[in-house]
Amino acid sequence: MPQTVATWNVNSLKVRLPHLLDWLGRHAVDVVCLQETKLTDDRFPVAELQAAGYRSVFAGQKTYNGVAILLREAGTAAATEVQVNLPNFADEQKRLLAVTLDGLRVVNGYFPNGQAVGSDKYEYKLAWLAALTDWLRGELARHEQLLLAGDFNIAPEPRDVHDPALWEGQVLFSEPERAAFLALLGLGLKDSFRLFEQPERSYTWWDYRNLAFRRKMGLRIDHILLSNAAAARCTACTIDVEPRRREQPSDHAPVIATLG
DNA sequence: ATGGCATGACAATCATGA
Repeated sequence: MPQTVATWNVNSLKVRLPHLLDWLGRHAVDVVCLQETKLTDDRFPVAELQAAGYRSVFAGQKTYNGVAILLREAGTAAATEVQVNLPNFADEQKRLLAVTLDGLRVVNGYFPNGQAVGSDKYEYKLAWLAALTDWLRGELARHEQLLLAGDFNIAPEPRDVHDPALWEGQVLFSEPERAAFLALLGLGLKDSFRLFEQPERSYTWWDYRNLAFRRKMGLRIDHILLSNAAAARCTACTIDVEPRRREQPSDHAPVIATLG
């Protein structure tokens, strides 16, 4: 069973492939959940990742969205029970990919952004979240060891937001979105990051504008949730901000969970 | 109040993100 699992919204795998390959060379994580690959499947960089020691499972589309799961050859069994998108939610957008790895169910999601509270895209986000929650209930019944990773586009608590007063009621931090996050926890999932002491102002996303990263003006919206059995094995969860400091970075940083 | 910045499709701006 895999020991380390990461999630990273790369905001275009084409642009970020050099960063990703460099990062994989330094971290050797067993499983990497990617979001916003923005690539059709025929353009996925299978060979480059294979050369780096990773097999790829992916579901993409042109321009937007797209998810992938990378599996380190040396650290993981073959993927079984591959699921693309939610079976209970008809959707053209490629936002969900799940695989089973030697008994661990890995669910990778690129949750809708929601654009603005009250918009059509916000309603779509809440409907997608409701469908995800319904589907996960069954998945958890079938898989004691389960992990839900990805870009949730939800900051669950005030401490996950650089300026909670400014963000109150805004998309990514609105009450219905936070309630949907709590409903996921209510299924029997734990936020792996909060299982441990963490630095103040820990975030996973910073706006490209206004020097937001340097000014620590971020949000913690990328998460790794664990079933109780998986949480019992979890020994660490960290955010790696190093890639965000580089030239031409993704606006998201990777999150890494370690399972004992 | 608006745009700031980044990416992709497309060929000058525009949709989208968060």
